[in-house]
Amino acid sequence: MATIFDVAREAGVSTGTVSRALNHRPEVDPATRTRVEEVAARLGYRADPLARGMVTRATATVGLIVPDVASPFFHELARGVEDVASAHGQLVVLCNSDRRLDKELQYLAALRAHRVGGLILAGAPHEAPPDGELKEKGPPAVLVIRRGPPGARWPAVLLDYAAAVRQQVAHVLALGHRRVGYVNGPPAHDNAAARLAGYREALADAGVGFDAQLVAEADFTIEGGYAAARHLLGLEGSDGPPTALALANDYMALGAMQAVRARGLEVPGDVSVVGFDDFVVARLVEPRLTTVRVPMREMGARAMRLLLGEMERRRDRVSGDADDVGGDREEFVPTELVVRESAAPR
Amino acid sequence: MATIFDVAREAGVSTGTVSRALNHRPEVDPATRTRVEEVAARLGYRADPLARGMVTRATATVGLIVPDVASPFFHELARGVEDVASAHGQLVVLCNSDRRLDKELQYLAALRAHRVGGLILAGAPHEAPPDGELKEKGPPAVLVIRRGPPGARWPAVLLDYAAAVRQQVAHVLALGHRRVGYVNGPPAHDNAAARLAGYREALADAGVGFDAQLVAEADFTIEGGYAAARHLLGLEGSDGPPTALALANDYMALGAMQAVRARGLEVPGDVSVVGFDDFVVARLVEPRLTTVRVPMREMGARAMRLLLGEMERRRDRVSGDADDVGGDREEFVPTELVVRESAAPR
DNA sequence: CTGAAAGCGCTAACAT
DNA sequence: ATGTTAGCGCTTTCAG
Repeated sequence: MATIFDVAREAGVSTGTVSRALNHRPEVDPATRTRVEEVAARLGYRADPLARGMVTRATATVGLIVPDVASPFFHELARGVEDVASAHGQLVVLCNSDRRLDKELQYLAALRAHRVGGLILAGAPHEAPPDGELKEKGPPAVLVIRRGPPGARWPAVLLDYAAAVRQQVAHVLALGHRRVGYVNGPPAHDNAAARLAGYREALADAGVGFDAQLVAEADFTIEGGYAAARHLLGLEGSDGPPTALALANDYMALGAMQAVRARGLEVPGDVSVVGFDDFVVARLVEPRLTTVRVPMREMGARAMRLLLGEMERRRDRVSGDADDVGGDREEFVPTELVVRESAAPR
Repeated sequence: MATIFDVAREAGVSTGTVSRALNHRPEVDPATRTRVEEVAARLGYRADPLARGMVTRATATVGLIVPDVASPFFHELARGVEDVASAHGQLVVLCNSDRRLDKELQYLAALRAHRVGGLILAGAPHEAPPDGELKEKGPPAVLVIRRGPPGARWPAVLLDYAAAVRQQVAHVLALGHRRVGYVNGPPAHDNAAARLAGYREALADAGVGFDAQLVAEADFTIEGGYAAARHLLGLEGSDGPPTALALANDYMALGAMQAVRARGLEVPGDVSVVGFDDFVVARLVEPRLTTVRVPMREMGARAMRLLLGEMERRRDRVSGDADDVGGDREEFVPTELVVRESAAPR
């Protein structure tokens, strides 16, 4: 491999000049610059990332921490991140935290030691990280579907869960359903409250009263969805069981469909079902699942672009320490209702 | 961050000694070693990966190239790789080749420049890489479901497709079916020939004659599976259509199930269907799909372990250049038949 | 068994 | 505008 030294000799200049020329520093003479570029190209010179990293304290690499790449949500995100990263010459280091704080912290340390130029953290660990764990002198970071400690505001790519659920529930309401059950995720989950709020908003928009009996909670699994739906479908009393079920993810919706059938009823003939996320299975089952699409890949791409911006800003701020202006960028990405056949007019 | 210099001063030795002690070199005095270790621990010293990489020409990082992490196959593999990598203090850099040789080559160059200590390449690009592209002075590499150029033998984790398909087809044969259709992947695909061979072997084992009419090809998609199954189901003539269908992946099996229904028939009542891969959807559809499980996560883990071995060997071979003994390790992982409800006795 | 010192390849001050 | 030079933090000869 040719080194900067070879280029310098061949071009008849010093290594300093080669460095400046190749790093697009404005002060180099145009003639020198082209000469250096030519020589570099001829020699196939590529700056050694490690050597450069040693002095700049950063490499062309970003760390991506997700709870689990093997989950349908996060591998799409990873793809989105990697796509724009590679388009910008950045390598991405993949880490699975399993939502465990200790693993996350460990990765953070390793990533920092390896001098990644940036960090994308998706999905919060179950325990909250000690305040400022990231803040201190680390590389720029952006969060995805996760917020930093209140106060310290991190750039983030977020989902407006309330709006998304509202969209989901409004769909069956528009179809004429009045008794709409909602199966939320575990109450402790980050966005359970926002989801419930969205459900209530949709109801209010349609002038339908809220009935606490119609709300259940489950753990995002098929079995959980099955049990919750079974419970809701068994509701008795003056108002009777729901004619439509909205669930906090597609797996639970699949469980709900099974529960409907187990009762001898049909989807969507007797009960409409609407999911959330638009996992691949949604269009593979029969009937195909009407759901709300969460654009994970797009979110990954957005996160990476945001990060690139932060990284650039950090570089520029080398001396002109212009005090983090224009900070706290939080981007909300829109969800999309995907109408298929699992929900029909009342 | 404490540097090796701090440790040296604090322990009253030279940096050379600290380096040797911390790298478990045999020649250091036991007393010196423990003292150095204590000081290092107290100072929270961690060797800088880049600085070390500059001199050893390798970092504690491995590159993983897959066609696409977002596909059900490869994100499981990635998880397996990452699990054992992190257990061994290695970071993994994720790359998506999209099966394009140019992208793969580009990643290879970047990874090499970043001094990854090893490489895992899964799934071949459509075009074959120029011979020896990897060979030359690169870090150790292991292949997964992919073979190197003939001659040069790479360590690899492979699947015996013939055996797996034989297992798949034998299942319906054992169920009493005699007319078994097989939908293969595209003929150009790496293992199409092996799969077909497996199909024929199963037939031969059961004393059933081979009928070329019963074999179709499709592109691994639902639609492809649908079309191929539709064709097979429409077969006329003395022997009639198949009563069972085996397909080269689960998506095509889903399509086949739809094709059966489109004909007014039932699965498995009228036609049995067996898939391949055991994607998550296999147990989510109705009836649940009987299929052959390909242990991708396990394969990823195996690949990483294999690679770790190669990396260690490479380090040891620093001076005692003992000519690559014990090379060409190819490991075949077993598949497993997962019996569910989509295939029933004739 | 240990110390001294020479780099690994590059960037960034500091001169000029 | 460009050359010189001092590191960045570590490993590894080479001496002793």
